[in-house]
Amino acid sequence: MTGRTVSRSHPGTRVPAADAVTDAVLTASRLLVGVSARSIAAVADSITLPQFRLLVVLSTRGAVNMSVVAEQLDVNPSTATRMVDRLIAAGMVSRDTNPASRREVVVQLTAAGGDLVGRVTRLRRKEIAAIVARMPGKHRQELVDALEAFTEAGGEPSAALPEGADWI
Amino acid sequence: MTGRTVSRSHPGTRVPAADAVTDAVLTASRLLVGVSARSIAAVADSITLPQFRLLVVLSTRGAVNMSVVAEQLDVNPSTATRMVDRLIAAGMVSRDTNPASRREVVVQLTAAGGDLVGRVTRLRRKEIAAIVARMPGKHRQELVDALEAFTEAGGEPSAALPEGADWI
DNA sequence: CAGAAACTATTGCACAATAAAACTGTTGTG
DNA sequence: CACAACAGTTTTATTGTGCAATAGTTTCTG
Repeated sequence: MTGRTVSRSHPGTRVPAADAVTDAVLTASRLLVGVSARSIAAVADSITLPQFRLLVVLSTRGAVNMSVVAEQLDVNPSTATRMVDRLIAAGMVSRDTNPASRREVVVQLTAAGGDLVGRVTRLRRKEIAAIVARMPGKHRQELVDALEAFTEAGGEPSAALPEGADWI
Repeated sequence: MTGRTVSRSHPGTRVPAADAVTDAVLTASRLLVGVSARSIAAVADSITLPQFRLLVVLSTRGAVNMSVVAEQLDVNPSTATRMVDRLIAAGMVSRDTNPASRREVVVQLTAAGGDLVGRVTRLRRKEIAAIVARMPGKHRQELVDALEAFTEAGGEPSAALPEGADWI
């Protein structure tokens, strides 16, 4: 499905460079998703992936209310409520009534929760750095430049998380 | 967490080039996961993501038995059984006893299932190609070279799918 | 200011995804 | 043939998910 040397998508339709780039991009993204998934699995075996995503949101945004949690995860508020229930039971987050507005709650990471996110993040960066370290040196700056051009073209500011991609 | 200009991971710890590359890689991978998730959502709104992963396995491997399905998806055999149940109800796959071994079954895509995978794949490639088309031309070959070096260093042959990454 | 409207979160209900364990039937092997 | 190994399903329990209804709280409006 993704042969590296392919340069035509359909017989008779010439798509010269773009197809090769697409192949390279898809292959690299598979590798990256694999790295991330393994980092999470290695560190957070008692937590599910959706739960980890919630922890990442709190790690990025700090103390927030349920609406923000649900919106950031792109799930129904009821789902967010119950995920928080379970993460409280696991000791990873806390939930308190917001003293400034009693209809809102404040959800935030506990020390254990922050620790977990930190461990996963460090491991993932370490694994990516290890791959980069195995690359021929001359390709490294090239990779930075090319990826920045790619990201730029994709129109995603590096701080914003495209929906569903925040755990990566 | 991932500012593009950051070049130190911890205060006092100098990690010159590798950290910049890691940032670039992580940012790009978020964009890519977003693209894939949107392509699936756009085409396959009646199918869930795990179900789509199952269809991709069948699309890649052809007719297989339940053990292979469960192994490729990295799920329990019982989970695979019920996912196939639902995909049969949706008309996307078929399941028959293997005539050569009556304790095995043969699961494969129906025409509708193959169609769905094809539509998602084409859309995703189109979206990536659109991003690439917005890149300055000189970066395109650079991107191919750099990503191939990166993938090579990651040790993933482009045909092999790291566990959990086959839907991407 | 009182009642209506809007907002925030939770609960009830239904179903999909998931794993572990028990179970059923099939195949292979001594 | 008896028994082990294998393939798949069913049972049981938990998590993730959305929709609809509900309960408080805050804000708006006449």
